[in-house]
Amino acid sequence: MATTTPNASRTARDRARRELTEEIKRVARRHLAEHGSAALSLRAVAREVGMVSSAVYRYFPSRDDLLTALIIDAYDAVGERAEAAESASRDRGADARWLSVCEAVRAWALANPHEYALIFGSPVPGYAAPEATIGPASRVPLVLLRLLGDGVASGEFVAGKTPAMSRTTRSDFAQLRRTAAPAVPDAVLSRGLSVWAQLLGGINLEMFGHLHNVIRDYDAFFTLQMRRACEFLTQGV
Amino acid sequence: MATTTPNASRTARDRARRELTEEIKRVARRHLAEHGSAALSLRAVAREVGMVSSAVYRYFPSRDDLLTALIIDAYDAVGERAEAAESASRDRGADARWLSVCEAVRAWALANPHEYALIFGSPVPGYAAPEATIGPASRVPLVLLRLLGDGVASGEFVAGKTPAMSRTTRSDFAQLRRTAAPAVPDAVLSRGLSVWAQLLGGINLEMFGHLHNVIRDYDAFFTLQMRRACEFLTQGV
DNA sequence: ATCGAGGGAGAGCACTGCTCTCGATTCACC
DNA sequence: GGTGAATCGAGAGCAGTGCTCTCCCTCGAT
Repeated sequence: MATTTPNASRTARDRARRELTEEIKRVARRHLAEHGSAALSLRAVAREVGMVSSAVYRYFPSRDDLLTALIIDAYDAVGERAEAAESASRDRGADARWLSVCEAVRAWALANPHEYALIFGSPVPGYAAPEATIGPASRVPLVLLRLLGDGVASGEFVAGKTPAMSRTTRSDFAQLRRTAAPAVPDAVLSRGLSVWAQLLGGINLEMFGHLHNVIRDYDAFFTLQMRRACEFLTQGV
Repeated sequence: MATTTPNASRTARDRARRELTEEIKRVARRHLAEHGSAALSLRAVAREVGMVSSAVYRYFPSRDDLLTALIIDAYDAVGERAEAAESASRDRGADARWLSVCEAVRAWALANPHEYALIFGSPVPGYAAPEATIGPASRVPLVLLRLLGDGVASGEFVAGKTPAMSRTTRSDFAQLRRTAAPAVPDAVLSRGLSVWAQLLGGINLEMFGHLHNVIRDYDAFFTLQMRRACEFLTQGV
């Protein structure tokens, strides 16, 4: 049984498979970036890769699976940017680091609108996020939660008054604390989620055209909003 | 010229046209609600209405135009709910009224997830919002801006310190003030947009599954977040 | 009464996702 | 080495899509 694939990753077949899988993904990613997710055609990708459509099904069992692979890549891409922004600003204050992660997320979104829409816009219809996405999907939130912990530890993030909350919510926060943000009080956790929502909400408003004819200088507006949000986050003011 | 259609809305033909247009939209809306926007098939709608697909093109020049009609309806639906919530809470404080509008928006979103995704999720690919949508799309924001004005007038919303902002942003705010929110200072306008972003961001997080395994009691969490947001909005704290 | 516009039906085009079958190649084991 | 099984590409085909074009009937303004 174990001997049926003794050195699976070394055979020429396996290498070819790996490379072709990557090639398909690369072309698909380009199609996605250029025309959006709904226009992503398995046949068109196949044509460009130089195979017939049915052959692609040897690599991805369905169009949705191909899309899932791209979703994972997209999550990993933002995650990487966020992590890079975090470590690049390691010598600055916790609020500045949080801000820099937010800016990084927005920058990535602006540079990859369709990928952003794929993961933070409406999910493609009838598509339920499979298990495999939750890891990559948590990378950005984990960075922010870690920063929350840092800020609390350094005394930069003050709890302020704790808002009244239900038992369930309190226990949700407790579990979140246990999982990813030790010692972060409920009040800070709550404000952190607020700012996270505001970040994505703000990017959505901007990218999906809801600020058209309202805001002209998106960069300045975003920075203004996020500066204020970080003030609120750290001080509760 | 004017005599070519002397009583256009009275002829049987015209009535039939109006009714059929509505019937198509009704069926399409149901399909949208049940299977999502990408699964909205003009042919399937036609079948159910009892015509052949080509006949539908007499009423809607393309699938996108049918979708646009549904988008307008969706905007009008949330707009109506928001307006109703606003006038139902007319005797309460400005913050409570703002909160009640937010709750109304979320309630509508939960009841009509696909419609919500259609207007506040990622726009359907290759689809640019046509002029006709901007009126209905502004109904909710206008309600909130009006409440901002009320709150400022009654002294419930205090400006607090005005954050530093660029000239462009200042002039964007000035125009917004001129258009829809007279006498609302920049600081309050800015916080209003923050909370608007947070509202939509929060609903998105919830509806698109980003809080899965994090939050269990969505209702309680939303209320907590929005209460806090409204506090921030009114007091700047 | 007439004649043109409106509107439904049908065929057809180019495309999609996906399945199945059929050879050819490649790999693992003896 | 040779051999049998797994792998994989190609092709045909099915059911569905959006959209166009042509045909023809019916309604209504003149």
